[in-house]
Amino acid sequence: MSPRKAGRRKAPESFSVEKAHAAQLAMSKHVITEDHLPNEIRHVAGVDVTYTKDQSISVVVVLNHESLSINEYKVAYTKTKFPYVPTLLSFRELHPSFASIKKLEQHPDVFLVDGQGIMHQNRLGFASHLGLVLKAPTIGVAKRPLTGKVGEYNEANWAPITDKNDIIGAALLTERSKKPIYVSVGHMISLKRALDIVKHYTNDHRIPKPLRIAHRLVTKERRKLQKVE
DNA sequence: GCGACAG
DNA sequence: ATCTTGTCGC
Repeated sequence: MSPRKAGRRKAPESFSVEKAHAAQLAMSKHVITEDHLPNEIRHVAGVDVTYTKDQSISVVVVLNHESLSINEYKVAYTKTKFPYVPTLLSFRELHPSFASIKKLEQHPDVFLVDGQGIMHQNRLGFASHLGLVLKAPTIGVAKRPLTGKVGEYNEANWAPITDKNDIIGAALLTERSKKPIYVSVGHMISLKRALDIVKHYTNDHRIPKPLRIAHRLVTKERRKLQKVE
């Protein structure tokens, strides 16, 4: 079976959705859902990707955890090699993201990623897949749910999301927004810690600051590119 | 079997 | 996600 048409690129002929799903399930066994990061966080990154006709543009921005100011950011342009297929987002966004991240001069303590972590049918959303590749802590932050059942909201304004008796993430209600954001463990972090970090960057907004900045920069880069095309 | 489905 | 103007709300 071939992936449904999406985006400009076609998946390679040799590609199979079934094999990709099996690979996700195998890789998910290596995901660590406990804290393997410093107690004192200094730098947090945000990663985002945007697309033109046939190019992917990725931005990674690193914020100072204390001051919330931008420490450094990098941009990478790569050729788009894979279409968007629901449940297979990482196959599209991993390479462009990796390209920008490897340009960083510092190693952030944790990466906020635009998409799901283990809140995924095969427990391997983009954030988890990226974490495994980087061997670094990652957190999935999605604007819409992908799978799981939303439970009751608690005092801290988040509701657990479960699937087959597993807590796979949380719907987090922020200050002035009716719509929750969907937070899940990417890699090398606990859900509790992931929520604390996301909340730290969510003051007054729905989307945490590292991702807002990354999205703003990536859009700016795309506009620049499209002007000369 | 059918539909829904992160970005 | 992207293509797009005005417009409603804080």
